[in-house]
Amino acid sequence: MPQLNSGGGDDLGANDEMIPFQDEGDQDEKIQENTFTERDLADVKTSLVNESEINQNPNTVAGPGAVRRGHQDEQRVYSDKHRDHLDDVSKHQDGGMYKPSAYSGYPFLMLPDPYLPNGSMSPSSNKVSVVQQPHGMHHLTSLLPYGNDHFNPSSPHLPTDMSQKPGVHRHQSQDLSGFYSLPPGGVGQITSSVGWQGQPVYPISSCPGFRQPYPSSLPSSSSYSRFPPSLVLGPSGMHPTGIPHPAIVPPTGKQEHDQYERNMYAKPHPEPKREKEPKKPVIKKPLNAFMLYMKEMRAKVIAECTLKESAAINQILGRRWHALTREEQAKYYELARKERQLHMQLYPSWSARDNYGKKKRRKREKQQDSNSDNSLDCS
DNA sequence: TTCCCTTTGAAGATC
DNA sequence: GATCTTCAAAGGGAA
Repeated sequence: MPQLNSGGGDDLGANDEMIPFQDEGDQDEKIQENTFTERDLADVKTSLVNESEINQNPNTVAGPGAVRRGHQDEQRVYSDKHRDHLDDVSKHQDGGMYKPSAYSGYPFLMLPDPYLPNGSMSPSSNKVSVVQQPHGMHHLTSLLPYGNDHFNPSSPHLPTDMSQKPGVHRHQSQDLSGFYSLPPGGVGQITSSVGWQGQPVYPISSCPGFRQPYPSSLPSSSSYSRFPPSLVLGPSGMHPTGIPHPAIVPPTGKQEHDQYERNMYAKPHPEPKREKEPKKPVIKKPLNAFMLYMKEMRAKVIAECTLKESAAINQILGRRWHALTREEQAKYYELARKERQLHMQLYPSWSARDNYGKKKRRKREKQQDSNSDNSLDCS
């Protein structure tokens, strides 16, 4: 179990494999970033438009498969780079260099760090919880719904057999209620100007190649939260009982999920008809760093580029993600770590395996189909 | 109506 | 231990 890593390392990446990060240097990275962002949209659009053309040309480097492989290679390099970075971050935390701006208003004070021996508090946890930054309120609010004592593991919304799983051992929070008390000041900072879930907060522009360099500090706009603003109103805005965890969704499709989100606070208790349904609610995986980043930046990219297709947007976001500085990325890694910690505490018996098989078509099948097609084209 | 696309990262599965 | 597979979000587009 990775969570049980000993040796003081956190889950941000194993430190045992230190492939030297090809330190193009942050300067180079930044220099490339401008060029990068300017070409983002053009590249994406070009790749989309020329996709079929590219597929037919085996000599073209930018084919989808090549792109994917390239990203994977890059990913590995980056992953190591980030591990390196995280070490740096850890080293600098005490020195005050790394004071994550992302965690102001973070509702979970003194979250015990399971990645440290004896459940001791990690320095980052401590600082993250207490430091308040001017530009802060941020995506931390994405954790807010976790911060609800309705989501304790004994909640009736949880599958009853979760604790039956052998081999899954997760420690319980000592006092989850302490984490769930939402400081009104923290969440109340979200202004009405903050866009929510895809609503543009920037003037629509034609996005001529992303001329704006990616801001070094996280913007205060965009959708910081995984959950509607109504969820971040603090205790007064919450139903006292039965509010399901946002990670819990009905076992069916997306539309139902959306409706579920809309009603989740209006109807904390399932209707009698639902009682007949034996289906257990699905507890979703906690979001990783990149997912958190995407949630936050998606609206901005949409506004800048007037793109709507998530595939294209995600390509841009992937590039921007790599263009982020280590410090900027560290914010999201730390946030993701908190998410996982909280998720672990809320659902000690949950396993990612629980959601395996939810997708209709296995990626493997598709890749095999694709390979067979490619073999025809390339042979 | 359902699934695909596309991204990165985490975690489980497999060898 | 290394590698592979699946899922997490998002929403337009295709089937």
